[in-house]
Amino acid sequence: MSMNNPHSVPTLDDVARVSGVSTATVSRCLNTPNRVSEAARIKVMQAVEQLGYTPNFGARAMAAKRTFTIGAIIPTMENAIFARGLQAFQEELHTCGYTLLVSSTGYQAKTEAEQIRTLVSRGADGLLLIGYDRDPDLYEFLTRRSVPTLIAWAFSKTSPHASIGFDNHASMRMLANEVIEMGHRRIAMISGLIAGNDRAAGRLSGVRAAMRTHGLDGDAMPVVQTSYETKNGAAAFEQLMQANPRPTAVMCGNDVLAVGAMRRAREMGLDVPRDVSITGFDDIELARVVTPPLTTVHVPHREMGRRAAKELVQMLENGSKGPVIELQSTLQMRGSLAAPTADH
Amino acid sequence: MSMNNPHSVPTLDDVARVSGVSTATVSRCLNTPNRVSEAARIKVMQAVEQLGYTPNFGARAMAAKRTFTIGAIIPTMENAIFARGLQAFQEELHTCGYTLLVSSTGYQAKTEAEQIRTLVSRGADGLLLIGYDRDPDLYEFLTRRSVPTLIAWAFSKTSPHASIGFDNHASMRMLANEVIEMGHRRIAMISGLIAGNDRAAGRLSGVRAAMRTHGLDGDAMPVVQTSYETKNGAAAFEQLMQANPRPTAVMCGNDVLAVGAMRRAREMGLDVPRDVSITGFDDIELARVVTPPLTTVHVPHREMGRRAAKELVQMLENGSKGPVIELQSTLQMRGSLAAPTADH
DNA sequence: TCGCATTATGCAAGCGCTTACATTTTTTGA
DNA sequence: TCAAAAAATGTAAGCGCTTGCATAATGCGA
Repeated sequence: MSMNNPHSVPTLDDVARVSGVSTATVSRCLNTPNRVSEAARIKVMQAVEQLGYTPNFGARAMAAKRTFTIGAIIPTMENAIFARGLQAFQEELHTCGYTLLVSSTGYQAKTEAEQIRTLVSRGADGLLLIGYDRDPDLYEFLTRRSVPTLIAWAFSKTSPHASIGFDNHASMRMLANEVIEMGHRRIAMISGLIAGNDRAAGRLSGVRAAMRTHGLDGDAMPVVQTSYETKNGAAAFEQLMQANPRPTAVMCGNDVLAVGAMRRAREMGLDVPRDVSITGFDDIELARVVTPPLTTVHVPHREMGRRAAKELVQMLENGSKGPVIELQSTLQMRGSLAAPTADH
Repeated sequence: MSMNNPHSVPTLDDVARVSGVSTATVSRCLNTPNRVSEAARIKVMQAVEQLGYTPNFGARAMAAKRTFTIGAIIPTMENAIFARGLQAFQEELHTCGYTLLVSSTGYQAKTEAEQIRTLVSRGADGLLLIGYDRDPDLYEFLTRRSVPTLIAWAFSKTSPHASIGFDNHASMRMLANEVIEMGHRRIAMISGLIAGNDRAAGRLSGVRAAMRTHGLDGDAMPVVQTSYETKNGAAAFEQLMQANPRPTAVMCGNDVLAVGAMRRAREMGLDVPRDVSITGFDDIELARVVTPPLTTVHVPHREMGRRAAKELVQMLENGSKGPVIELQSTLQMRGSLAAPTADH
């Protein structure tokens, strides 16, 4: 029993005392109001109001063994790559009565492992993770703890894990095909860091595959790997343009890198797309804001987020195994890509 | 005691049993390892490892009445306005041993109220809030619950609340002074929504004040209020440019709006800054990526985040009242602002 | 060697909530 | 009108952890 000290935080006991019912009834009022008489409900709600009572989440989680919380672990919040999808995820979760807890890893596998444990120990009922690549121990841990987990932003038909996403390899290959068919032969790529990042790896291999299809030597393509920051995109672009002859098209692992490349091109006095074509991936807002607008791969982020939420909730409520869903990405042709000019 | 079922989640009891010590010792091993003999520590850690034990956060919070968690409630994660500052906040918190919980409100006061209650009921030891404007009941609630709260992104010397930020009014006024002294007389503004947003209000009043100082009628300035999205900035810009004569400078409440305005200017065949100057506020990455780069007010987001973390931690650990700190913003003059051309 | 100060450990009482089960009250149908 | 079914409420046993206090082990100086 909490004492009568008006300065201590009110508890369920206090509400029960004030409203003259048992703690069980108060609890039911809050969680399953239709199992309680209207009279009781009114008394209890009044007491709740009067006391300014807020349930203690930890206690509730411990007693109920449910938190109605979903955890999401994303590589970064710094740029907008995951923002839109996550927003949709959150909105859908909210309509299902769940709360979202987000944390980010800075693309560090070790940090991700920590965050997974943290979220689980905080009682997340389910988890959203980005991409497949991670230590099998983690998958085992999640299985042991029986925390339903859905993987997003990646798709592979051979995946043993529930997942929803698009085919990074095929998407980038599709874009590379366009680039090549437009006449580009000297193609370079600014890729995200491949290690532990299946999405980045897929995009790179997609470009190489398209080149091979067209009789070009994909393995000889100049590639700079760097983390997803505009300034890195800029630096990588400059480096790639040192080659002689210069590439006529620079394909980037995502829009952030591409925008960095465009900025540096401008600073170097190069005109896009006349002197060099540049492409991105993701189709975040940035892509339509730069001059010229960026040719990129449009990813249905919002749909992915929304469906991820639906599927995950279903997984926890039905105890089902979870689906493997492929979403379609589409090419977004804009001004930053054009046929190479004759004098190059 | 949890049963021997190897499929159930291991608890402290299990660790105690396996390592042959009491639960108290296990707990101390985990929380205050230097109060425990080396022998015990080794045995316990082995058991922890072997069992794959993770402490239950809810139980721990309930018993210890501390969570080492700080909550931050920001208006939006959609654009990058708060990203950099929050990142720094998080990093600093991490080095102090705290975890950050973020949630966003979509600029809805009601949602913010909910989120505050949610974070408190989740046991946040302290809170970071953006801006002053909110229902006094909320402040009272936080006081009653004695949750240390720091307000960021805003500064007012008369504030009764602990806060760290910059003077939105003065910053924008400074920028407006430049614009006017450059020769602009017909100035329009695309402002964020003022209601319940002291930062947006301060920026608008800053422009008006600068105009008055220069003998212009600030109240007559054409203003469109809209929420912070590029597409809204674009629409507002188009609307403002219908005026005859057209404004020679459009000042925007933040960079996101400004970038939208620039995009629409380009679409309308207007050259920036020859036909019209555009300015922003925040100096997020976007500002340097657009063409021409955006003149804006640079806000020391990272420093603000870092110091906010430090101060907040101090508040909870010393029980101190918390400071009121002003940070300096600086003008960032770039290509989007120039003197009006003669023919306008 | 002994006695006392230190250090290490254990015991057990909660922390605030949910929920199975038991009990009481109300409703229903004949 | 009354018994049985249904609805509402109460009782109390945990959920997994921390920590004040009591007890046991160890170290140290003389």
